[in-house]
Amino acid sequence: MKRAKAAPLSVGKRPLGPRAVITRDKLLQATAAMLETGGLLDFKVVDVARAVGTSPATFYQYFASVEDAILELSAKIADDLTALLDVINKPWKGSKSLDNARQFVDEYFRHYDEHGAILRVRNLSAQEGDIRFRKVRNDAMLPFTKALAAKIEESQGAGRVVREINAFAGGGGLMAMMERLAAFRYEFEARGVDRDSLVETTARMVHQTVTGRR
Amino acid sequence: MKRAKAAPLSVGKRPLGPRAVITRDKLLQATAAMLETGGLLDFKVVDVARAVGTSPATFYQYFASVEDAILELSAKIADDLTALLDVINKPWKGSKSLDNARQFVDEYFRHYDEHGAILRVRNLSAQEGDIRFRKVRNDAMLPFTKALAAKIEESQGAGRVVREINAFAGGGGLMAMMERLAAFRYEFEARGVDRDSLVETTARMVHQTVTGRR
DNA sequence: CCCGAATCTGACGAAACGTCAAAAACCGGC
DNA sequence: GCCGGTTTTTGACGTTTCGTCAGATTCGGG
Repeated sequence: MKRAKAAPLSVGKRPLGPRAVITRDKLLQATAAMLETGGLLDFKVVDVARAVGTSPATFYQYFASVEDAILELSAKIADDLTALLDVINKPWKGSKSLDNARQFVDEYFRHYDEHGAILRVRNLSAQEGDIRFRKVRNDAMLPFTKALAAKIEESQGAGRVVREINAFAGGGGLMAMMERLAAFRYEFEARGVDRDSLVETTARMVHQTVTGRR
Repeated sequence: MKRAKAAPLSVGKRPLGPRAVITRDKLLQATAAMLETGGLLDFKVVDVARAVGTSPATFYQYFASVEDAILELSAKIADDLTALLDVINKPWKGSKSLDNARQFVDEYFRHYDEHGAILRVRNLSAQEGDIRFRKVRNDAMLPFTKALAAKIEESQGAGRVVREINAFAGGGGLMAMMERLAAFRYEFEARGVDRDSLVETTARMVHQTVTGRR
């Protein structure tokens, strides 16, 4: 996919007027919808344009490439995860800590249910090494990874978790597990593991790793 | 990406001759190489053909679509994981069990290092719901998920792991974690967590979940 | 060296890309 | 209601890739 040399001339220089903002937003929404419906390889700018009732040229007026549009979508949905930080940052003490873990996992699953289509493209692009997507992904994940790592260190300090575990890697591992299970949730359901059961199991694994307790 | 209605006429009916097999294989190899080099969205059949010194028509002679070629690559690399089953199926007793976990993780990381480009496309397509890719992925992952689940059940029987954990989901979660950490290994390295450290941490988490021991 | 089968590809119509200049829609002032 | 300028949209285009097919090329056996 060719990338444009520069941002479109008529836009980017001057800020967008109200009509333009609306059109641009519609295009973004349609792009998201398109990703949910069909595969990435079937993605066609023409379809997005048609869905909005406009022409392909309009799409390129606002986005230098399809990637750019998806990148922006990826950046936007990060806001939808703020609730997660609150859950982590509660004190994980006593019998409440398992509930925290449950809430944590449940909330992430919800996030993925809502934005899975975008997240999987974001992750693919990040894995492919695209630095912009890597950054967006890191910006989204790092706070949680770090927060979990901090909890793990705490537990290590209290002697409940072994020192051989690298706290940061541990936090990352938990995020990784959650993300992946959310992504393949339907595979588990096809084998009789329903959402609640998956959340419970995941929560227990998170809890165990973070607190060192059963 | 359009899919062909039927398999190519000249091939598929009669088995391929020796020359054809070689050409086909070269095309597969080139496809794999292409995926390692550039992003999925930049993938062009023309490039593959050029790399092999042949024409696009030849590619379509053997593959109904790009997906088909990647699907076949995905199916092939599953063989590269057989060593993993051996590791799981050793008895995870005593001080050796942690070593097993280490070997297990290390081997999977190697696998991902070798075939990451294909695996990430496979996983994307599976997540997008493509049934053929889902099947290939399941065929590759299920044996390990089940083997891990069996170990977890064993530990549950011995009272070392809580009953609230769904063994199958637990096994799946561990596979998920490993896969994801392998995929984003370089992100950890960028933050000072080297491969050994990541393996060690992951292994400990696997070990903990499977055996219920530290 | 000739023949039939296997393999390859040039050439093509269709579709999508990404660009640009010009058309259309809009808006405030008269 | 009309005008002039600005914002927004798009028709039209050259380019690239797709996927197909009929015919050309290569090959091996007789």
